[in-house]
Amino acid sequence: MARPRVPLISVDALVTAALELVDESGDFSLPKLAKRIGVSQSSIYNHVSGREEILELMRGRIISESPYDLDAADGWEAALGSIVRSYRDAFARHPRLAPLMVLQTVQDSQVLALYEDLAKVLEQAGFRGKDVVSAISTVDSFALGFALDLAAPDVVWAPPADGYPALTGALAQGASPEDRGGAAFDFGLEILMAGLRSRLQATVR
Amino acid sequence: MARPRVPLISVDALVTAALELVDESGDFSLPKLAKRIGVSQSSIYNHVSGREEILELMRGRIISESPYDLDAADGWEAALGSIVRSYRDAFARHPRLAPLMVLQTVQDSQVLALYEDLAKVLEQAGFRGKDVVSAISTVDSFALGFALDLAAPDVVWAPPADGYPALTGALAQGASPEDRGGAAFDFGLEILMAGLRSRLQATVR
DNA sequence: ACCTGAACACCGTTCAAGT
DNA sequence: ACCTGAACACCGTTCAAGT
Repeated sequence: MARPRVPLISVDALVTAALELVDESGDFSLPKLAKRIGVSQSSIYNHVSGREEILELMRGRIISESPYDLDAADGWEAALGSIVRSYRDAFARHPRLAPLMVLQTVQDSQVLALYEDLAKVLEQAGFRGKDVVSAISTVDSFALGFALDLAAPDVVWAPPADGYPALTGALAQGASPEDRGGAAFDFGLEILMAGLRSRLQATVR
Repeated sequence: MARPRVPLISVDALVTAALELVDESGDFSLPKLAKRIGVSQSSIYNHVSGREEILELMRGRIISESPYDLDAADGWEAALGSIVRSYRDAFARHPRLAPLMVLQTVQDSQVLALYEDLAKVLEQAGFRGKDVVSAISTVDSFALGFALDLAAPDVVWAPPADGYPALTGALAQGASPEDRGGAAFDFGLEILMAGLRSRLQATVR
């Protein structure tokens, strides 16, 4: 076969298949991707510049599959909450993707739009100057860190039975690994909000 | 050459060389590691179980190179601050290591000891039951997220010149990328502390 | 116990050749 | 424009063979 009348590959199909592979195994490779689509490895390069672009396309896909509605949000706290929750939900649906995103610069326009909204909301909240970037970094660190937690819910800390009594005790107190992630996220978001609120009161006054 | 009278490889030398490679290039491979030590690739397996163990040993190395002193800390806030700062400093010295740690479960005893201290400090602060794990997760997400930020200080968000005015404006307000990381960390740590403090007041009362 | 070299099963990317 | 197969330069890990 050479050039078919209708293309065998589409970028969308590529991203879908790659995401399936990541969901199933935590990784993907071009040979496996090609096999899943039923196409040769090298033909992928007719649609995409390489592995990195596929990764970035996956980020855009999951972010756009988890939209947020700022119009429905009343006040900066609700708006910030809905952005961070949507980000978390995106990775909650594809937890094994988060570790792969870490080496990659954000280029996807959907994701940049999310950060743009974040900047607007924080300015609306009252942050000014350098504090805006600092606040974005803080929110971002929090959200990324939690997305990564989701990737390894039951193995983040695996202390041996002896030693580490405080850590072992704390883990025993918690709910199941899945619930733990959810509870910790809500807890963390509350901490984050309270912290930002208190910072605003300190500087505005 | 076969078995030399004195071993050509030590685990310490392995970790040192691997860390140098990561610092220089952001990654390491067994062939390159072997070449740097002047030894054959396969002989590495006489000292270490494989690539994963080397990664875990690197984590232990940098954590132990950035100690914290809890005795000097007065109160839970100072103690928490010194743990989180030491964690951050460890990765600040080897920023390109952080992304590689992300796929890996924590097994190193030095690092588990750090989490054990974290659990103790949070209990000392007044957190109880499930909240202890949630608080650890929150602190951990924050610290990990910032460590990752350090790995790509000037390229985290690279918005094109047009569009994204709020994001672009915020980035322009900030200091240089390096200072930005530092300022954002201090800002974030303050937010984190304030949030935890406010949560304690809400539950204790 | 500790090293070597060869071998194996993987990678990502390029490129000439086909239609 | 879009596909194929071969080729290249890499990986991590195993294993028989040496001392």
